[in-house]
Amino acid sequence: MRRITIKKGALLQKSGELDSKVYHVNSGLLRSYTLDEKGKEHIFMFAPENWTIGDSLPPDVPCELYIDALEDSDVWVLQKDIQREAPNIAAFIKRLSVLQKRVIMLMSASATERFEHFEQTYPDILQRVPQKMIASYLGIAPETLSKLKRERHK
Amino acid sequence: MRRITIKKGALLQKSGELDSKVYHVNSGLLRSYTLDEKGKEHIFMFAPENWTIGDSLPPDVPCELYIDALEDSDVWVLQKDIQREAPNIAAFIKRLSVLQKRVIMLMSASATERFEHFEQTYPDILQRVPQKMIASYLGIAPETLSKLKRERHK
DNA sequence: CTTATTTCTTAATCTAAGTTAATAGATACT
DNA sequence: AGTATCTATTAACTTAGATTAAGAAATAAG
Repeated sequence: MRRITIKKGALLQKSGELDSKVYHVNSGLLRSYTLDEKGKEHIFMFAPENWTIGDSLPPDVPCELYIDALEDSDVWVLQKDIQREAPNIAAFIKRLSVLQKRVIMLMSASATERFEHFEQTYPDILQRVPQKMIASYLGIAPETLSKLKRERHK
Repeated sequence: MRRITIKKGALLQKSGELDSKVYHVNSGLLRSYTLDEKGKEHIFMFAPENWTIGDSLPPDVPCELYIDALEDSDVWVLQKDIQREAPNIAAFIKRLSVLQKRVIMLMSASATERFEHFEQTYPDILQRVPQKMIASYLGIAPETLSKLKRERHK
């Protein structure tokens, strides 16, 4: 658990890196964000004083987010495996990582992309619930999902 | 930690209730969802076998989600305060609850509603970062945010 | 102070997705 | 089997928000 200071604009973590950390902000302001295929930024979270920010993923998985400083900041750097010692933490990390991916999807992907991601990630659920519920989960109208499926197989 | 069986269609939890539980699905399929002002359903999560589902909120706060069974199911009911015994769990619950609200916002609120919610929830951050970053966080174009602000104060 | 870079606003299109409505398939119900 | 309810499809129309582009404000930098 190191304490570091970083200047405005400095990058703490790049998407794709391993051994990502969790940062607790003592003073200043950090943010995390993703870049989509077109290079567009999507801000995932702001972390002002007393907030914690980090990829909600196990440390052995390449991270999804960039983290940088929007102001000169003073932060604690927390190693993820330390946190993991507590029981049941893995379950919380899993729930967080599912929600993190969901937010990124909702912010940066089109209806078609969200549907295709769902098909690949939860093929089982696709079979078990009515299509209008899939649409509701994806945040689109059932009519739109119907249209997407037709247009795709043409 | 009770074990219960529920029939397809049965409701386990209503939005607004206190002392919400966490459910671990042994068999069957549960889902959680919200209702917006127009009565429209927004599915937050599906929970098939071996998934855990529940409002990511402390048990003393009224819950936001409805939870019901999409298939006959066999589930463990977990009391939240038991989980809370572990250290640092409160921090995880906080991060989960922020993400849960974020997903609900992205799925069910218009750009204007998302902005107004942000203004009320993070007035501090509003002052500290450029507007285009607020737009990026909200999932809208900076031009749209500019337009919304103008149209509102008319 | 002056120039350069970044941020914000405005307006004119354009498009993805919502809404409405009507029809057809499925499932369930008696 | 026959009616009712729920689910999926299709098409016409509407709309929220994206995109593009240009100019104005503001901030930073020499």
